[in-house]
Amino acid sequence: MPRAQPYDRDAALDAALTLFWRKGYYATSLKDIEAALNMKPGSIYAAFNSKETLFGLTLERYFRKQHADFVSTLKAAASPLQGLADYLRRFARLPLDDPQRSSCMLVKTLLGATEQDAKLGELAGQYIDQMIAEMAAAFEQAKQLGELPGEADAAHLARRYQADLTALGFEASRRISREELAVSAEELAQKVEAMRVRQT
Amino acid sequence: MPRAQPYDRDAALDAALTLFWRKGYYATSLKDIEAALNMKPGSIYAAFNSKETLFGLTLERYFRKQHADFVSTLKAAASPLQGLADYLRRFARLPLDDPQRSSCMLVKTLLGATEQDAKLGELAGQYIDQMIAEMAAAFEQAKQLGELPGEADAAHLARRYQADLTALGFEASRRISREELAVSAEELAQKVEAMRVRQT
DNA sequence: GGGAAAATTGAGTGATCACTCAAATGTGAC
DNA sequence: GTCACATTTGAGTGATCACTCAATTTTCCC
Repeated sequence: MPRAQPYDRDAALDAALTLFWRKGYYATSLKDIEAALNMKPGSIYAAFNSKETLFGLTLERYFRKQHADFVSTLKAAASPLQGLADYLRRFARLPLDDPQRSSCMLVKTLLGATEQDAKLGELAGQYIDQMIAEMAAAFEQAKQLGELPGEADAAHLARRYQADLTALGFEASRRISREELAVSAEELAQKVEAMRVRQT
Repeated sequence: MPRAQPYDRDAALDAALTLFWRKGYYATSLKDIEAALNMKPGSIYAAFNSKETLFGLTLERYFRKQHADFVSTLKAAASPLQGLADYLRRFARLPLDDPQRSSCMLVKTLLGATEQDAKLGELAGQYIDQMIAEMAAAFEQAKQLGELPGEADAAHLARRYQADLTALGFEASRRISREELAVSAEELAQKVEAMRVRQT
């Protein structure tokens, strides 16, 4: 009776991503995964090596999406600083039931990781560092375009920007209204825009 | 052979607090708890009703400590705004191996809670709301003392302050140096102080 | 000191955990 | 058409999960 239809790896990973994002690594059981991917244990272990490997793949997937999203927002903006501000404002426009409102998966993973099973936490940390590096590159570019003063510390600004983003994501995960979230996002966005050197 | 010595409830709860704070609810097993509290399962269930109840008690304990800490910092300060700024700066002075550096337990619990087992998340959320209410009271007091302009929105300022604190705690949980953390804390503290209305 | 109450003990409960593998079946080369 | 291979299947693995309880020992009142 076996061999129903070959699984769709992309769809499976998307389903696993949604599941892990919602429930986290530890609270997600193989039963949950079987149901979400519509796969039996054997298939799951043939396709991915273990629960941990599968989680790692979904984490990478999540990172790629976030990263691509950030990069494209920056590219679409008139300037680096404008792009950084726009990216913050986008948060406020997310619908209340959007999965993004359940806080950044990287942050959840980092905070949820224990020291004896440190691999996942370290992985999440590395991805966050890559995001920070991308943000630092944007601030650096702003410097070279004369948007920021030459003495600005791009690395520090990037760390603070990422921290603000984390805090905003945390606010979003609470039960606050869209208006309140929009106000917070607007404040942070204006803080970024206020860094701009008045030119001529 | 039973009846070694009666357990010390305060010491047991402190040990449980440290354990749950580090590992989180799901990743902590009863075996871990038995070892940390030096109690056998029967005693644990006689003293506390369940793992969940025990976690609830430790969460309350954590909240009480944080709350008392916040209130005493405010009382020791020359003014409400000064106290709020001081509380932020204290973060930077924490040693690298302090348990406080492993991020706020309330935040970790809230982010780690799943929707089907929502009780713990809601509890953490309520405690966070109480902290925010305490912060709002401080901003309100600052208004009435003329430290803040009359049109200031204490509730909003409190939410933003709490978000900043969360972001700072997240930065602290990463591998950043004490100096970097101090710079971030100083920035946030000065942001609070900058709200002060210049009087005469 | 004697006896009832209180409290700890730790082996053991069924359930669930992540995971395995022999069997069954679809797939593609020839 | 046939056969070798790749892949799915799902019952079943031992381990560990949160939790229970009869037995045992200490405490404390008299």
